[in-house]
Amino acid sequence: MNNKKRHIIEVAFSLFYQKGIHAVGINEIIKTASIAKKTLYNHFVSKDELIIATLIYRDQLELTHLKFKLEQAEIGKDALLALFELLDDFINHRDTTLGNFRGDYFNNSCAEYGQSNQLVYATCQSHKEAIKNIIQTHINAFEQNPEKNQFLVNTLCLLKEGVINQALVQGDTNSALDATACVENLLRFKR
Amino acid sequence: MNNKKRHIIEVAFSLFYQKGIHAVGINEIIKTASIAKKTLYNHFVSKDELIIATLIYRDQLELTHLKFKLEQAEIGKDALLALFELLDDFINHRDTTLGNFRGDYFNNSCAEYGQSNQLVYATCQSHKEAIKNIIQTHINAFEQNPEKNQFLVNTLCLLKEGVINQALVQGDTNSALDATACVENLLRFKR
DNA sequence: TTAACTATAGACCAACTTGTCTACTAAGGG
DNA sequence: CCCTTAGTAGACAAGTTGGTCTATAGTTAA
Repeated sequence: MNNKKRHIIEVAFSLFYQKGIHAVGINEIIKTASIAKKTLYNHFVSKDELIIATLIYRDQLELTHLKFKLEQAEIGKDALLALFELLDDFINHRDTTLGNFRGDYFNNSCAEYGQSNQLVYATCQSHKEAIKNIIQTHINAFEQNPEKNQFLVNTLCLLKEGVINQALVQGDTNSALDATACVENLLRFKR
Repeated sequence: MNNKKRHIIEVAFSLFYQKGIHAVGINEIIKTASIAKKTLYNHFVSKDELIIATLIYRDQLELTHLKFKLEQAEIGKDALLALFELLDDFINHRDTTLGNFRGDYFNNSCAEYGQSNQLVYATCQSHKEAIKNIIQTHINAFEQNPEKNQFLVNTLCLLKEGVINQALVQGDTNSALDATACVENLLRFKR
């Protein structure tokens, strides 16, 4: 990946994430990135392509970061708690890798486009699926009963989604801790 | 409230909700509503004012509907389960009052505007607060321990938020049922 | 009847949108 | 040294945006 191209993607992501995609124009992106318009259109055929590129960029960043954090914990329950620790750090701006918290970029993008941009939708969906799979892996480490296993996966995904939204809309900076309490409760007899 | 004004709000809400606020222009609204542009600007000084009006409209619609549903259940645990039943109906298009499911209008609006429109943000926040208060009331009916009480309120709010987002982004039509299972689990010993 | 009000249709404006294109410059390799 | 590549600056086109304004028509109440 070209340095220039990556720079454009990073600047575009940052603006899209903070202000919303529709609210940010090409002109603002090139001005912020200090590049010529032609340079942008040399790397991306359209704004739509750039949007998808930012989604893929963020997908990789978040997954890499998440995997790194989880590897530092024991597989299973501890790793699941580490996930919510990570969310807590993200929400309370203690995590420089993920940048200033403004909700989940994928949720926000879906909210903005809905069914009217299928590619955006599909990219967001696959990101969520990847995270779900990670959660699944760690639950597999201690819960063999298929029904309970499924129940835990679904519930933890719900809580994770809830945490981010509660923090964004309600400004609830404790939401990850609330979820942690709930997760500990759910896993109490499983250690 | 004027009939015409209400009609404009309903049409605008419907379009905003389905396509996103930025994606819908004034011209599309007046065309869909079959009104003249002057009529719209006779009732609202700006698009921003119309946006806020749709948020207030939806806030009242959802709260009225929710209160009506909960009144048909026993105060306490049953009412809380009824809340998630309502979400399930909403997500699976079995509830004509709330219209075609496209996530939570307030979440979507916040996702689209973020901190760049304080009035939108505040309106969304107060809507969420109102729902939280309803949940609080019903938990008060059976849980006197302040800590446990608070824990239940927070967790149920998280689950509620999670359900809507999981359904929107992941297309998970069972998310409300998953949450119901979790809520039943949490309240099992409290009946 | 007349006056006041509210509606309609749509021209119009200024600003902004995405995207193209020209003209020019700097760097690097054969 | 020249040629290619990748960059810059920014004018420009075509369309859309929110919002204003004029001209006209229908309704209602004094």
